[in-house]
Amino acid sequence: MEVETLQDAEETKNGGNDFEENGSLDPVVYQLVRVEGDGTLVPPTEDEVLQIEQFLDDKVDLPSIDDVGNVEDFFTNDCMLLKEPDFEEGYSELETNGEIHTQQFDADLEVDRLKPSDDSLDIPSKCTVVHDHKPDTEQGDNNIVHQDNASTETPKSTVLNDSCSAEKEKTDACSRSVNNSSTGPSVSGVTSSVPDFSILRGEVCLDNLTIRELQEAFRATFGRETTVKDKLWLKRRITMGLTNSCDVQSSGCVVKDYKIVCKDAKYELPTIGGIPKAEVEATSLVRYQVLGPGNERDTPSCSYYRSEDQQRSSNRLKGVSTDNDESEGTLQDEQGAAKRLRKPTKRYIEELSDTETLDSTGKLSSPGKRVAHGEVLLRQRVTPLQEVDSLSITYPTRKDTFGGFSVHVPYASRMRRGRPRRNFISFLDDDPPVECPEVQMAVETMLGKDGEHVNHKNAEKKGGHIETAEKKGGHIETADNKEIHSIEPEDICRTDAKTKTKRGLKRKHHRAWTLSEVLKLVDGVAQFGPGKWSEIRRLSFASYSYRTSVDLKDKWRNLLRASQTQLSPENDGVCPRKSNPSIIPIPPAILLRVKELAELQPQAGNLAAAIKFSGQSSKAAQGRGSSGFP
DNA sequence: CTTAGGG
DNA sequence: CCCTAAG
Repeated sequence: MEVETLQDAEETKNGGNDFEENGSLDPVVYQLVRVEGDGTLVPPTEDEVLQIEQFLDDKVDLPSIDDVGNVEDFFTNDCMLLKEPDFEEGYSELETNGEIHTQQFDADLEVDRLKPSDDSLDIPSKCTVVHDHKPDTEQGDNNIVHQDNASTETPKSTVLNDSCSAEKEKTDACSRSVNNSSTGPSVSGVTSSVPDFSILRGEVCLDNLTIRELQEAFRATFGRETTVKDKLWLKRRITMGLTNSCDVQSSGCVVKDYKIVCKDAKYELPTIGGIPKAEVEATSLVRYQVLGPGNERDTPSCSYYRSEDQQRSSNRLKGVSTDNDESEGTLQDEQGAAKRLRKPTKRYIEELSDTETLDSTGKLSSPGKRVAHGEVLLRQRVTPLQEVDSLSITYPTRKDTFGGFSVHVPYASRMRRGRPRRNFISFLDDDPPVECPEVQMAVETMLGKDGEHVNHKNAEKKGGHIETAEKKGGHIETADNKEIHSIEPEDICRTDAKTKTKRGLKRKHHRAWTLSEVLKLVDGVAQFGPGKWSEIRRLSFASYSYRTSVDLKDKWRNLLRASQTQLSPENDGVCPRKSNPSIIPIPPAILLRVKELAELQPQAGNLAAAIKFSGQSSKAAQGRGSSGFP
C-alpha cells in the first residue's frame, strides 16, 4: 500500500540501463500508484496525487541520484508521518513473506496481519543476529542501525537496495552476501554487474520463471537487482516496468521482447472496492507513501538501508518488525495518532464513561443515585424482597426521603454488618448496635419470618378489645399485613431517626399511621386509658418499635381532633383528607370509638382540649364543649 | 423516661 | 414529626 512514483526514466538513468540508451523509453511518465501489500497496484487517491504533484513541481529536476535520495527522504519522512499502523504491519509482513514465503504471500499476508508481531520479529531474522548481540542499544529503531553495522560483518540482510547512495556500499555488500548465501547466480551490487537482459528477450512467461529468474528479469528491467523473493511482487514490478503501467496483472504475463503481453484477460486490477477491508482502511488514513523516483527500492527491503533517520522512519514503518519495545510503543502511538482523528476520544470517552456511569448506576453504584433508583424500584416492587434489595443496594446516602422509605435504612444497616464505616456510622448515628437489632428484626420480618408479626398478634390477643377490633374490619387485617411489610423497614428508619434526633440532624422517617396501628392505639387507649402511652406502646406496639410513646400520644391527639372534626359536624362533610385518595380516611367506627374514649376518660383533658379546639374550629369547640363540658 | 403541649 | 418542659 504504498504510493510510488514510477519513473521509468529515472530508473533507467539510475541503473544506467539500456533502455535509456536505446531511447526506447517513452517520455518520462510519472504514475502514482499505491502498492498494496500483495504487490498489486492501486490507483492513488486524489490527495496522494496532489501531494505528489506538488512534490514534483518543487523538484522538477529530480534526476540526479542525490536528489533522488532527497526525494526518498522526503517521501520516506512523509510516509512516516502519514503512515498508518496497519499499513506498517502489512508492510513488514510483506517483507517477511516476501522473503520467506513467496507464492503464499497473498494468503499469508492477510493472516499475518492479524497476528501480533511475532512474525514480524522474524523479518529481520537475518539481521537479527546482530541485533541480538547488541541488545537494546537504541531500542527498536536500532535494529536497522545494527543491521547496517552488522551487514558489513554479517552478511545476512535480506534486503538490498539501491538508491540510497550513502548506504549503497553497505547495501551492496549486504546484498551480495545475501545472494551469495542464496543459491542462484549471485547478483552483485548495482554497480558491479551488468544486468542480463537476455532474460527479457524472446517470449518468456513470467509465471514460469523462478524467483531467481524473476530477479534477473527485474534487474534487466530496472537496471538493478533485487533480493525480493516474492514472485508475485517481482512479476508485478517487472511487468510494471516493462509496460510503464500500473495496470498489470499478477500472472499470466508474458514478456515478449521487452514487452509485456498479458494473456490473462481475466485479471482485474485491484481497485479500492476490491481491496481488503483492512487495506482500505489503512489507505484512507495514509496520505501516501512514496518511494523515490525510480522505485528502485524494492518495497520490502528499502527500509533496511537508510540513514538513521530514515531507518527510524522505516522502523516505524515496519513497526512490528523491529523491536517490540519501541516499535510497539511507536506503533501504538501512531495508531493512536492515526485514529485519533477519528477516535477522538474525548467525546468518545465521555460518552463511554457516561454510558458506563449509567450502567453502573443502574447496576451497582453510586449511592446517591442509587438511592433514588432504589426508591423507584421499591415503589415498583413490593414486599420484603424489595426491601432486601434496597438493603444491599442502598448505602451511603443517608437521605431522608419521605418517598424513599425504608430503603435507606436497611441498606445502611446492611452495610454496617458487612463492613462498618466510620464516616458512615458517624453520619448515621451514634450507636449502630442499637440499630442493628432492630434492623435485623426488620429484615427477618421482611424476609418472611414475621417474628414480629407473630408478636404483634400475640400482643393484640392479649387485649380482648383488640381482637374484636380486628374482627370488626375485615380490611383491617389486610392493612395490618401491609403494615408489617412496610413497617419493618421504616422501623429501621425510625431507629436512625432516633439517633439523629439527638443531633437534630435527621428526622425520623415519616411513617404514616396505618389503620391497624390506629386500631391498636385505640384499643390500647381503651384498655389502658389515655396517657398511658408508654404502656400502650409496650403492649400494643411491641412489634412497632418505630412508634414511640410520644408518637402514640401525638397520634391520639390527632385522632381526637379528627373524631371531633369529622364526627360532630357531619353536615359540613368537610373532610380535608377526603379529597386525597391516597390517604385512607379513618373509618368512622374508629373515630367513634376515639370519641367515646375521649369522652369517657378524663374530663380534665377535655376541658383543655375544648378550649384549644375552640380556636381552631368552632364546631369542634362546640362538639367539644357539648361533650366535654358538664 | 414519660407526659403533655406547642410548633 | 420534632422539640421542649415538667414530673
